[in-house]
Amino acid sequence: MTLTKNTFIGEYSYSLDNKGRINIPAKFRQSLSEDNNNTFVISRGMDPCIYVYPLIQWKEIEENLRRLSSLSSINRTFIRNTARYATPSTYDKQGRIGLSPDLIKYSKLDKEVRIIGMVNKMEIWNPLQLIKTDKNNINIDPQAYDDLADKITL
Amino acid sequence: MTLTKNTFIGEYSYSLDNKGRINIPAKFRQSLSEDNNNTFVISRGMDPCIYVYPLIQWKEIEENLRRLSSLSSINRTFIRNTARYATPSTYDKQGRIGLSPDLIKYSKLDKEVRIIGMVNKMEIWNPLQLIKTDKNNINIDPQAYDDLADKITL
DNA sequence: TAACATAGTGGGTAGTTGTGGGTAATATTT
DNA sequence: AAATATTACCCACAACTACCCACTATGTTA
Repeated sequence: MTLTKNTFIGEYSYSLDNKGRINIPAKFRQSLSEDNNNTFVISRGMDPCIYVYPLIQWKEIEENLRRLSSLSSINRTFIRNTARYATPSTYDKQGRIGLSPDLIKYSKLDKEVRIIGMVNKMEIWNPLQLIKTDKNNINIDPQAYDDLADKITL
Repeated sequence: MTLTKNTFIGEYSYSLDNKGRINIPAKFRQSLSEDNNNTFVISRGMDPCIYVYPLIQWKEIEENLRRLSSLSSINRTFIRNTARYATPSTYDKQGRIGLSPDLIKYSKLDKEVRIIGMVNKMEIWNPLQLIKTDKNNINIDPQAYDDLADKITL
């Protein structure tokens, strides 16, 4: 099962326990490289979900943020919004991470939870929110979507 | 007889066992290069069937997805739709891979199963669905088919 | 034709994975 | 400093999966 390191694909169902912990799919853990120190950086997603980056990937993002000039107001806003909600989190021996009440509230998580591999990161969703977002995306510009699909041979 | 590496042609009949496993045609396995680590990535097809990519082929797709910025909403949708249904699967000593209940449901697989070589990947079909799809394709736009013929020499 | 090899199918077993909860360590508040 | 809450660590169990062995059918070789 050796995929590219620090790469996540697939969709998995888990449950959020009453201590606010959630399991990271075993396949995702196996794909992590050693230099991640069993640590993720979790943050608010662009969609109503939680982003979970392996530490290594997050460091790349930090590098990119560092390069953005604070002269531009839009840059400042972007940096602020990206950095302020991010927290590092180490998973326990059973492979679970703890989510803060703030993040749970933001992503409207309930007991039933879906984790989606997004290649360089993972997303944690309330299945209901996911369905809602899927529905909205039907109204996406089909031309733009096809252009994208044309570039990638599936 | 091995043709080009990681290339699949032909049609084969197999049966899905009650553990959800299915055999990969021996010819296909022999055509795999070593760097695939006996691993495929299986996913939902564009038609009602299952796609099976050799790992190497999938990694190319992954590379393309990785280049898409998550700032754009349409990119996020595309990455999510492509990645969420994909799972890596290593075949066992008998040459079988396991299919998730979700994929079996999506492709409406029953016991009798057909595997089709699609050059860079393979497709797993319920023979009944295949017949149905073939019938629909009789009504394909002949103009579009001719346009295609211009691009390819048979 | 007998002996052998390869391919496909079925099923048992041991190890892994997901989940719940108890206890100890740490932090926070009073 | 004591009381309380929060977090981290550990153990236990059920469900599932990966791995292994066995049997059959077909094809190949001597």
